Amino acid sequence: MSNQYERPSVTVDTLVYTVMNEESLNYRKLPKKVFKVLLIKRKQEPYKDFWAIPGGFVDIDEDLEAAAKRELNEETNISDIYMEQLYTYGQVNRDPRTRVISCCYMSLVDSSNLMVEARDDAKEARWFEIRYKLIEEKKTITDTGYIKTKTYQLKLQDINALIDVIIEVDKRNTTIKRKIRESNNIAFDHALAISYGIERLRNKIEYTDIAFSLMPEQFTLTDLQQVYEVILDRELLKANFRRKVVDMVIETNAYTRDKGHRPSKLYRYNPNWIDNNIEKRN
Amino acid sequence: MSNQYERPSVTVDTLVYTVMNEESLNYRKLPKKVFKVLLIKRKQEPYKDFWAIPGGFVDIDEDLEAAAKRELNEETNISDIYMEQLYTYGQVNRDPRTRVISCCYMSLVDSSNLMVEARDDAKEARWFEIRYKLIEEKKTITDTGYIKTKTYQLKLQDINALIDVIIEVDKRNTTIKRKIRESNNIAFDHALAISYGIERLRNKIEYTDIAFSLMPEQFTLTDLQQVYEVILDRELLKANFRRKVVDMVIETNAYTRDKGHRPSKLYRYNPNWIDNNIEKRN
DNA sequence: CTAATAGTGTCTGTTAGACACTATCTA
DNA sequence: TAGATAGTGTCTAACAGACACTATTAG
Repeated sequence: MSNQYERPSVTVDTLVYTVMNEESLNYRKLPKKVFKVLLIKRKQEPYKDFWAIPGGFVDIDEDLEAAAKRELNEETNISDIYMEQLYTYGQVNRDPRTRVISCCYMSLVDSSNLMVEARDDAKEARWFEIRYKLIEEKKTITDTGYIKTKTYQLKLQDINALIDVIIEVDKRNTTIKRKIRESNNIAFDHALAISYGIERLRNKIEYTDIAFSLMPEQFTLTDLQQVYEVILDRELLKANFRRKVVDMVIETNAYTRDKGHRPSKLYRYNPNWIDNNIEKRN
Repeated sequence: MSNQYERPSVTVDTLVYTVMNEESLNYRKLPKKVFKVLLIKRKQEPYKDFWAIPGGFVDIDEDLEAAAKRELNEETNISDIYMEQLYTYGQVNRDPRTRVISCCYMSLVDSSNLMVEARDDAKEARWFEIRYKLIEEKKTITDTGYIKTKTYQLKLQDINALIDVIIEVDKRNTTIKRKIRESNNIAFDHALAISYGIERLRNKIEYTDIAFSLMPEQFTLTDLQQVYEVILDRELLKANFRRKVVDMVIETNAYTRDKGHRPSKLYRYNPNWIDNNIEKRN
């Protein structure tokens, strides 16, 4: 056993995403939805005053997910949310002072249900609007295969970052690497994690019920569609969208009470949709 | 900073899967394919003489994936393979002696290209045939949602294990936990990782080119189909399968030279299939 | 001829996408 | 009435699944 050897430190960091309503100008118009991520301003070196994903060191007698939840609660006052493990970042020099391996979690919260508040190691805790777009695609042929580079632009309100997602195909083997080309004001390699989390979310929203973690107890189908649209960053056709989600929701008797247009039926999540699907398949 | 605090140890472990040909009895019949995982017999406590996923401690100045590759090479003599990060296991008591966090990788190798050999911390390195099946499904309704338990049986040749995959749905939140019910002769929580790796592989084989990491340079479409079948544990229809993979392969002029039946055309991987697909979509 | 594997053509039902239409509310 | 949102019907092209058929080899 290498108990005597020098050990790396282990941290957990948690990406928290949400979708919020923007203030509406016209009382007849529905509010626009915006996709956001929660960051904290670091109180301490390294990266003092940079924005970072909330997180911290794992206690020696604490499970990883428990540590992620504790740190998130300590720094931002959020608790009791959906959480899944995203990726473990362990590059030797990702922390300038010492070797730190970071196990990164991703979580989704219902924006109507939030009480964010900076605490502990955080000077400030704040939601940043996300824009994430493919802006460049390059392909280089090599002797054995090719290298493809996709560059994504990650914009966090006033902060800007460029992420290169490099795909190397070497005969039968595919290697995917992610690198940061530029990420002003974002601490460590956290821009990488933010972009990877968005891609995981965009991917999972297509074939799972993960989006419902972003919804309140009751919602309209238009709300739900707008959440899909803002995450996928493209418009969907109403009739097709409704056909797609009809099995995942249950009608209620309630309606919205907006003024100036037809009221909309409220729905809630149908936790049995998978079973219904399986029954249909047989 | 908590440099003074007690730190966990960090290990990397690598799941290596392959598909091998079984010895054929009849010279006219094609060999059967079997799905296998590589395990080592532990030389040291804890879990001395149990079977384990190859792996070991991360050096302080070594990247995680580099450590995984080094440990795999040291213990089994395998090098230069496809590898992706699977999951990080960090339960407090997963190692009976001290706190160990294990970052687990998964890799796929071409069976015709193997030189496995036990070295270092390994008494023995051996391929185990895998059987992985859903054997029980239970659903319990709770006040706020339900809890669903799927039990999978993981059989590794002479070794037997039961894995419970527990899905808890609580209103809007879905929690998935994996627990080992029984895993004789398998070290640590490694049975969990083996089962999770199989699920990841079954999932990715449907919509990526990951299967080609298991193939030699040249192969027949029947070979390829049998690899899919043995991983997915179900039979596929030939005509449909061929339609599905046609864009992922390139014809060669070569043919098999078996006796007693029609020769089969040999193909190789087409590294451009994604681009072709995208072009088709526009 | 038989036994074995290789390879193709086509029908069917489901789904994704596009689009056009109808309905309901307030001022 | 206009302007806003809610909600539905239907056409088409693509695709997955099932199945039946033809082709080539050795003995």
